[in-house]
Amino acid sequence: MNIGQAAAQSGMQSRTIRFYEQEGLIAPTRQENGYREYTVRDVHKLRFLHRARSLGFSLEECRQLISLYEDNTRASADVKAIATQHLERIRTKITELQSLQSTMEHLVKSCRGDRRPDCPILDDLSSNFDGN
Amino acid sequence: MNIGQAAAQSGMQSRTIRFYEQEGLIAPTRQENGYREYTVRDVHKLRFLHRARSLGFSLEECRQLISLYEDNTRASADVKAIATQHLERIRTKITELQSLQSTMEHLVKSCRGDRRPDCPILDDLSSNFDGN
DNA sequence: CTTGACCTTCCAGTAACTAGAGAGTTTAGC
DNA sequence: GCTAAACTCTCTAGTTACTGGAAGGTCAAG
Repeated sequence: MNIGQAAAQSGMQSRTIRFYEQEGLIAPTRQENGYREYTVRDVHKLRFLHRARSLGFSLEECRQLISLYEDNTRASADVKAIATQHLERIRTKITELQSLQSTMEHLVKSCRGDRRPDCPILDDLSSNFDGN
Repeated sequence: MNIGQAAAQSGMQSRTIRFYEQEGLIAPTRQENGYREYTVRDVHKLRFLHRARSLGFSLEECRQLISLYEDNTRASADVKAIATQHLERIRTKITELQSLQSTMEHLVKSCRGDRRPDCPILDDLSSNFDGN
């Protein structure tokens, strides 16, 4: 099938698929007219990529996951390691954002938000504590 | 003072400061030898930027905040609006990441992580549910 | 035979830096 | 006075994961 159909069946845009090819994640054959030819197996890989990306795996991780996916002698421990690492990053990010959230909530609450110029938010931003 | 000292006093790298200048966020004067000349006021602005960035404001938002910072007739409501919007984005991001976290936790837990090839994580990634 | 949909490649832009090349300037020590 | 280190300058390119546009080739329908 052509790229448009592969896109429709995988839920990606044609452009994204071409980009993934450029990044070495898929390698469709070519038809006589130069058009890319996708098999059902290619579409499976594209869906795999789509799902992995939606779970926040980086393209580099996707590369590793795809190669494990295609390796029948893989150890599930290798897959689990990548997923665990990713989960750890998610947890770290959440913690950071929560800390940010409470700081921002405090700042937003403390600002009256009227027509006067005095503003605790700007005061915080321009404060020169040494701990910076 | 030179850029190196401004960097030390603001907690940024010289390169970052040059980048911010290129982006129009600061405009130091030049010495006779072509070196950038930073005033104490410039350093304050750099610290302002540093703090705002550490709170996750985008450079575009920093631009707006700086301009409000320097506008003595500003309304604190304008600052609060930017901060509130930012807070809303943080909240959304946290929710997304938490959903991701629970999915990933489920997947990681379900995988034995041994030397055998069967792996629920890869099964999930390669599953073809229509909802994709 | 033309129109429109589809496909191709290549180049540029996004956000916020970071790294490196290659060159000029200043300062400290001998 | 000289040299070496440290500092500064500009310019270019790389990072991540795409997205958009330009310019052009191909294909099916009417």
